[in-house]
Amino acid sequence: MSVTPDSTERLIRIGEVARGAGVSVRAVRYYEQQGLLTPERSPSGQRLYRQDAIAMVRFFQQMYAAGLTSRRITELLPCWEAGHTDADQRAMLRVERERIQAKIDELEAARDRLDQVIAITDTHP
Amino acid sequence: MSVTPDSTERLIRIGEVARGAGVSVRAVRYYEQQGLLTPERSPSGQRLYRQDAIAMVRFFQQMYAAGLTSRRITELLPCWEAGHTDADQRAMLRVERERIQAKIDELEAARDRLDQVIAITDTHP
DNA sequence: CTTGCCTCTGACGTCAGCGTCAGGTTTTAG
DNA sequence: CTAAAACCTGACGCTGACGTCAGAGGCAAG
Repeated sequence: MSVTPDSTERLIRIGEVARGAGVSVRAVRYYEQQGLLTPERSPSGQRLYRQDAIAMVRFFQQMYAAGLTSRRITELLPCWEAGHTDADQRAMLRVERERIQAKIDELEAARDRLDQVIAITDTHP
Repeated sequence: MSVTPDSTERLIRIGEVARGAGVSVRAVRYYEQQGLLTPERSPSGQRLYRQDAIAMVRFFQQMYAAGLTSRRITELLPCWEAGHTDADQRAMLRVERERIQAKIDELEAARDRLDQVIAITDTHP
């Protein structure tokens, strides 16, 4: 991340972004609506993305999977786009980190619970 | 779990179940609608639960938190209610267990990603 | 030129686990 | 006996990340 804008870079259209990241075209448009992506536009109005948009979308998916909302992701974007952060953003990073850790603990407890049941049902078929 | 129905047991009403498990009364009614709980009824129509309903609700919450749907939970209920299972149910248990494990791996990756950002933003304030 | 694929802008639909309000009955406390 | 608290049955609302459909324009190939 933190990619320097290169004016000679080959721009890609929305379909290539979607295929590259393994999401739908609709999803990519949605990310723009949420302020996560701000592509250029061709004279005819088509969206034009830089190559790294694919990596960004993959990253968004990872954060969504971790339970962050679009709003939270936009609030945290400056943290690795610009490398500049204020105290509020660093605090938010920690809060989200702890939320994720707590969720991991929950899931491990649930997994262990299922493992118990599996062990029992395997010995008492 | 696997509690033997005891006819001399003191039955409790929905509010006590909800408070005991830390959920809303609405949630407990919803669980019944989904087939997770089947309380008796008083002559006037009020729901009467056995004591272990509280533990059941806590368990439902744990499974919900792990990403299982109401339907899945109902399908798996016989596994520890009766202790009797067929091959399909044991297969489902494994599938859900693997889903949870995959989710844990995802979350750990996301957490590590945030940890990197935190480390960077802490050294470059 | 036209065929066929890609893209555009709205805008409504979905799903799951509840929240919430309405309007009425039941149980409990004083 | 009475008032408050708890319970009942519908039934609509909410949230978030998209799916999906409609109708129309854009673009390289033959």
